[in-house]
Amino acid sequence: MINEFPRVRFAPSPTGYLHVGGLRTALYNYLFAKHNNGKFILRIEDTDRTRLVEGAVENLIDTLKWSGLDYDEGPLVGGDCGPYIQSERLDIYNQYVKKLIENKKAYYCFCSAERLDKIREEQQLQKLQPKYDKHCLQLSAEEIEQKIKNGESYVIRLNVLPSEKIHINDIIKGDVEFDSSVIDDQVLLKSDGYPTYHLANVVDDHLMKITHVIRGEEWLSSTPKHVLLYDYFGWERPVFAHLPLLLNIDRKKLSKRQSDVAVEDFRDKGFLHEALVNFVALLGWTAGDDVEYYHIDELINKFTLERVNKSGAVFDLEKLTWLNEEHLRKKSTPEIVDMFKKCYEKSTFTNTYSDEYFGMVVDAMRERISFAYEILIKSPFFFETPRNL
RNA sequence: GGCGCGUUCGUCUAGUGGUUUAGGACAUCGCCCUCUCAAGGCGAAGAUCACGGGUUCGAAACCCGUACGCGCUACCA
Repeated sequence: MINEFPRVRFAPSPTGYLHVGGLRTALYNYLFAKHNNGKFILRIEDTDRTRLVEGAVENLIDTLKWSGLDYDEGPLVGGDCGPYIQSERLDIYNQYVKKLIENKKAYYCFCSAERLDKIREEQQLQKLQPKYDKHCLQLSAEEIEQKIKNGESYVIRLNVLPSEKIHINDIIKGDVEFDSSVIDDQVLLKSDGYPTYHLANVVDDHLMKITHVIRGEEWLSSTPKHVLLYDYFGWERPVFAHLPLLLNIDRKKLSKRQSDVAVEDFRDKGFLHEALVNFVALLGWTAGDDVEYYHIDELINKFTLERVNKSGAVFDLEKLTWLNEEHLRKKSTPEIVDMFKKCYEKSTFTNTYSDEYFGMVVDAMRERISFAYEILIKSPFFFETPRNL
């Protein structure tokens, strides 16, 4: 148990659907919060206006709800640290960026995309790491004022000091050290006035009193930028925990090209949320005993970040299917009847039957199916009118 | 290319220096049960612990190197 009550967050980008990797991230945050009597917060990171998808936020919330991961604070339910949608917090980011500029921790940059592309190209040609050359750092206050007055578009960049060591102590990955010379002067505020992930994330995590940042491993490389921001603001860093990635059967990052990755795909294929959650919990975590069938309460009870693995895990559909069978069999007959009736209504069968009849069918078939709809496939004879021989 | 992370049966994993002839689960195969198919029970096969060096009386476990994989290297998250 952690001393103070932790506050954690799941911060997805509304780009269409909830990815199973995202579900696992959300789950681990949820389990950690519940295990330690903390709060689980949902925050929508919609700062990339070019990738916005209509209805994605609603879909995300619905899918999370279907999965059984109720959040304590966030869109719709509210909370003391709102708003929980980043596009509604623009003035907040501006305010904090101003402080950074005043303290020379950030600066205006008026460079064009063409110039940026050009220096990047040259650096790559010389096999150097592509980095911004701090060209605009030299600009005087008057020059900056004049350019802004002229309506030139600009971004705000993080002013990274060269050659200092940045240590990160990650609960899962352990001690990781970066040299600041490999860190680019990251754009914090884009020319459209929206913040980048790096700025918005740090400001919000601080303002929302997030104690533990539990997120995917793809963020580990940018964590030094975040740590720098915490230091520049004079804020206490949260505890970091970077989760290993979910992989395809070929050990590449789980992608839509090869398999279903959207939680809603699994839901639509008849997987039970209990099974999906149970399965995804086991992708990178074990209690250390040999238990593999879990109810959500048992997961909450046993989950600790210290027992999360370091290496990526392949998403194995066969094992998920087995867990679905296990969870399906734990359901009562009326519950399976309800599920099955929905499948039956969508089928080509037209006869009507009583719940008692469906109950008999379910009881006859429950040991023989992985999904409720399989009754239709494996035993269609229950629903066909017998013909005289 | 640079930086970072990782590497135990096909897959998910146990393992924190001696109890390990490396344990469990899914999948596979066999047997039992059984009018059938399942479920269930029992069992088999499957990992020279990526590779090479060290440290140690002893290493899957600790250290170094190599290989391979993955991630990041955007005014995307």
